[in-house]
Amino acid sequence: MSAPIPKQALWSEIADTLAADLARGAYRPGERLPSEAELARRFGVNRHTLRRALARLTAEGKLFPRRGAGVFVADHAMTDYPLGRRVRFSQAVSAAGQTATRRFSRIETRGADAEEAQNLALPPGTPVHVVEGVSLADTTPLAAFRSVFPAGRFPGLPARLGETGSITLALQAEGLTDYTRAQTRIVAKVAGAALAARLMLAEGAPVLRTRAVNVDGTGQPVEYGTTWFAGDRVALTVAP
Amino acid sequence: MSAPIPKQALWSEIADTLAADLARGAYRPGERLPSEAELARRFGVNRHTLRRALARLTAEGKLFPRRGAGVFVADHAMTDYPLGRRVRFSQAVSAAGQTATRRFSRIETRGADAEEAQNLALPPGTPVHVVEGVSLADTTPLAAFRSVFPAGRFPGLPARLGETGSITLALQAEGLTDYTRAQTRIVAKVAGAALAARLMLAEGAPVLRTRAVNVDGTGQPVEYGTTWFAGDRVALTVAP
DNA sequence: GGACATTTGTCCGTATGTATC
DNA sequence: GGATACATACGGACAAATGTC
Repeated sequence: MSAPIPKQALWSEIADTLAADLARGAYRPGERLPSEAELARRFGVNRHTLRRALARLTAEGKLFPRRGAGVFVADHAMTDYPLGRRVRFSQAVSAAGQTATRRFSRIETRGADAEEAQNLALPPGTPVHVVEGVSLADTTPLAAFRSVFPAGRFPGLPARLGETGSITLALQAEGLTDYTRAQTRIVAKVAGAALAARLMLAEGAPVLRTRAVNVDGTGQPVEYGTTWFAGDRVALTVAP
Repeated sequence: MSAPIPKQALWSEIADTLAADLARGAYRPGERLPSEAELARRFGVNRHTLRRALARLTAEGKLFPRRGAGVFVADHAMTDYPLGRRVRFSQAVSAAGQTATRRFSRIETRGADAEEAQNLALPPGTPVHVVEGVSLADTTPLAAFRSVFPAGRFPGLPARLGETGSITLALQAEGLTDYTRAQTRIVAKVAGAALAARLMLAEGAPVLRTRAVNVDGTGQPVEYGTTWFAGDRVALTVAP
């Protein structure tokens, strides 16, 4: 009979309203929103209902809450990250007018597991260097990474990484002058607690995970790397 | 004094426990989980607390709830989707041993907006065909798409799409024998309500959005396309 | 088709914990 | 320490969709 109105959930409408406010520029990036309690009053809903709306905007990367401090408007410039044969992190970031830094959080040498061994074309258990860390543009984490290298080929790599702070330079010091990316596989994930903390993201925020093998001039694998990009800060570009 | 344990949230631990159960195969794909009420009893928590745990597993694509029916274990094979110069949807799907179909939900002709005009190298307001739909592997939606074509160059395109059901064939019928992808830009997003419905995903599930321009042999743009891939069903691959 | 129990989704209220200022 | 603000957890109630009898 009457209108077949697909009534939207209250929290969903509130989320849309707030999203429109943000798009309109009602709150500037970095600015603090009114407290949850006040927003709830303003919309005439329970605080939980409002929190559900905020949760969605947080997952979309538009807001980030800080316990005890307030809810803030996110401010993230999108960095283009070209996925070519030669991918160099610092080039991509400095092209965007920012300062690229890399922070290593773990460097260890151990036996390769099945997956690592397969991708590096090594027998399982062969010693490999595992390097973990995050890549920053200025002070914002853009990506978390884990790279695995055959230890036999680059015995001094861990020391070189500490000296140079650069994977490319460390590999050069170990005698590898050039390497190229063989194939990249990209999937979308949501950040769990651990990854969210490393990337300074909200739990549930979208993440681009790439997996790639780099090979030397003869096609021999020299690195098996996984990178998790913050979905709302990085756009991967593929040129033909 | 005692242990400075960074106590995890209850719901988070429950989510981890359930995720481990799923990984262990305690519930088979497609199977129904016990009801929220029963799981809450079993874990000794309030239903809301348990729901929060389920929400996370849902966002990760491991579960999908159906109102009135229950919560089910997701079962999605990952389809590899190569992003090369020539991207043909059906090839990628049939390579995975599945049947590719395309369903068009809207075909209309209107004036190009600013963004469309720029990407197609046309003056704003120039008539364009807009085609929306979803791509399925068997009966599972893999991607939602919107493609924009210059109407002047392909006057009969809407009719051809209805006849052939294929964009490639429709363009051929309009005299375009070959086209290639100029550049692709990939970002990660979370699905909103509308997109979630089209892709049969949970709201908040991760999505890969690609934007690309296809050009003919002379470099003239012939299509501006946006595609939203279900993040947990598709892996984009980039070959050098 | 209709009545009914089941199950998930939404909304409200309250209390307490924890981090920040 | 105290006030503020977000995070977690519990409880209850009803709506909406589903499946069954």
